[in-house]
Amino acid sequence: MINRVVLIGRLTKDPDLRYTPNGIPVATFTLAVNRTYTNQQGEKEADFINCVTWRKQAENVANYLNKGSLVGVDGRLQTRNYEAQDGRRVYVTEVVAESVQFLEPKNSRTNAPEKDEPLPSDGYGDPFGDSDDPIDVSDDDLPF
Amino acid sequence: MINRVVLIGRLTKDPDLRYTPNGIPVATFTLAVNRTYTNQQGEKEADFINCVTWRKQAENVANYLNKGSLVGVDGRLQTRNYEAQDGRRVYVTEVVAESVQFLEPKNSRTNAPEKDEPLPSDGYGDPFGDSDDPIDVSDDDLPF
Amino acid sequence: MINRVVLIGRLTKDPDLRYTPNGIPVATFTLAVNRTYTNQQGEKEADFINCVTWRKQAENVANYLNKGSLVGVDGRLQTRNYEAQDGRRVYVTEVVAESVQFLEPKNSRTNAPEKDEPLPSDGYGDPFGDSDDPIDVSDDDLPF
Amino acid sequence: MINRVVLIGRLTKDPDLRYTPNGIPVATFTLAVNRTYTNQQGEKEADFINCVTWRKQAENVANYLNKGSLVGVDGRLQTRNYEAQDGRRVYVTEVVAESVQFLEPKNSRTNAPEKDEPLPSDGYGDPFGDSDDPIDVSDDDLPF
DNA sequence: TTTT
DNA sequence: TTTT
Repeated sequence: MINRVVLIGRLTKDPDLRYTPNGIPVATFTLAVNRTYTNQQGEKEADFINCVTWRKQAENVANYLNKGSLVGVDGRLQTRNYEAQDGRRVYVTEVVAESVQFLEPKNSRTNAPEKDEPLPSDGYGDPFGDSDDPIDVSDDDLPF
Repeated sequence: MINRVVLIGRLTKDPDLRYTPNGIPVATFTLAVNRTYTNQQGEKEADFINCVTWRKQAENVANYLNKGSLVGVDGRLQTRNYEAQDGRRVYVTEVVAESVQFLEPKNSRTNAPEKDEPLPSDGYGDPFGDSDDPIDVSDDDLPF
Repeated sequence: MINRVVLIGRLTKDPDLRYTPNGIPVATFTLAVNRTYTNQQGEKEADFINCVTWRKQAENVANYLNKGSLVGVDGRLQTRNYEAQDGRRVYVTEVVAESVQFLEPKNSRTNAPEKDEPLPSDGYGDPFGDSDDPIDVSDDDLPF
Repeated sequence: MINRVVLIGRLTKDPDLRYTPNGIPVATFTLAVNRTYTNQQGEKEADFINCVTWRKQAENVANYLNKGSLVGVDGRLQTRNYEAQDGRRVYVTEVVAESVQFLEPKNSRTNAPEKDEPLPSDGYGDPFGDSDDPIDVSDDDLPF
C-alpha cells in the first residue's frame, strides 16, 4: 500500500551509527522540520521526526552530516514497539529514509569514533534513546 | 519547510470524534498500511499510523468511515508531547490529515452518538488512548 | 535529488502494454485525477496524467486494470523529448510509476491480445499517441 | 483525489513573473532535478520540470530566486492545453507549486524590471515559451 | 484523445 | 490497542 513521506529539515544532533549483529550499518537521526504557520504564543514551531536509514546510506549519513545539517528525506512511515526496562510497551513511529539528500556544501564531520560502537547482540535497541534497550528486531526484519 | 505524508490504508476501528472547548471538531483514527515486502516469519506486515483531522473533514470522517474503510490521506507529520497520569512525558508522532479521500462506495455509518462526547475542558486529551488525559493543547494550537 | 509523485485516479482507457527490443515489458496509461476545487464554469475538473511502468508491474497493470479502474500510484516525474514525423521536437512530462496499487476488487480484464504487439525495433515510440513514432530510447535508458 | 508532487532541484533560469488581467501575480520557472541513477552513456541525467506559482509566493519567487537557485517544491500536477499559432493543440503537464522552500542563503536578485510586463489581456499565455500565445485561461480558473 |  |  502507498506509504510515502518527504521531509526537509535539520539534524537536531549528530547522527548515530550502529551495526546489527550481522554487520549491517544503521544510522538514526532526528530532523527538526520547521512549521510554516506560527502559533499565537510563538512556541512549539517545529516537528521533531525520528529517522532511520540503512547500509551505504547509513554510512554516508554518519560520515557527512552533523548537528544542524540541512537534508531532504524521501522514505516511508514505520511503526514498531518494544518492551522498556520497566515492562511497559513503547510504541514508536519513525521514518525509514530510503534516500537522504544533503542540501549543504560538503562539510565532512570530524571523526567521532565513539559513535561506531556495535549494537547489543539481540537487536538495534532504542535507536533514539540514550539507553540500550534490546528489542526484538533481527536482521530478518531489515526493510530492504 | 517541506513536510508531506501520503498514505493509503484501512481504519483499524471506527474513528473517534471529539470537540475542542471552542467547539471545533477533531477526528482521530488509526490506519493500517500494509507493507509491500514480507518478512521471513510473515509477521508484523503492516504499519499502524495515527491520524488527526479537523473541522468539516473531521465530521465527514466520523459520518462516513468505520472500521475497515479504505482511505487515502494527504497530510503532514506532527510531533507533540504531553504529561501522562504517572508524570512521564509521552511523545507522539502522528499525521495531520489535510485531505482524506474515501476509496470505497459510500457505506454510511449507523449513528454512534456516544462518540460525540465533548473533550475535557483543558485540551483534546490523548486522542488515541482510552483514557482522557488532558494535555496542553488549546484552540490556539489548531494547525489551520 | 528528491522527485516524488503520489496520485489516486482512474484509467481513462485500457492500459497499453508493449515490449522493448530486449523484451522488457512497458505499460502506459493515463490517469484522470479529479480536482478537489471546482471552477465557476464547472468545466475542466480533472487532470489527465500520463504514466509509465516497467517489467512485472507493467504486466500486472495490463492484466488487471482497464478503463475506469481506480488506482494509487507512487513514482517520480520524468521528462523526455523526441522528434515527431514532421521534424518538430515534442516534450513529454510523465510519471514513472514505481508502484501501482489496485484500489478495487479484482476484475480481471477480458483479454485484448491486439494490445500485446511488440514495439518498433528502435525504441518504445510515443507511448501515449496513436502513432508509432520511433524515439531515441533504448534498453540502456531503462530507469531501473 | 490525491495529487501530490514534491521536488528538490535548481532553477534552469531566472523565474518569469507576469500578472493576470485582474492583477494576480503568476511566476513560472523550470526545475532541473538530477536523477539518482546514471545511464550508461552518462547522458540525460536530469528531469526538467515546469512549475507555476501564484500570488505572494509568485512575488517571493521572483524577488529571491534566480538561475541556479536550489529549492524544494510541494505542490500538485496539473494538465492544460491550448491552441498554438499554427492551430495545433498543445498539451502541457506542469507542477502547481503550493509551497516553495528556498534552500540557500538569501541572495536577493538585482531587479529585472523587464520581467514584470503584464500578461496579454486574454490569459496568461504559454508561460514556458518565448511567445505570448494567448490561451483560454481567465481569473476564474485560478487554482486557489 | 480522457475517468466515476 | 490493530485493517482486508
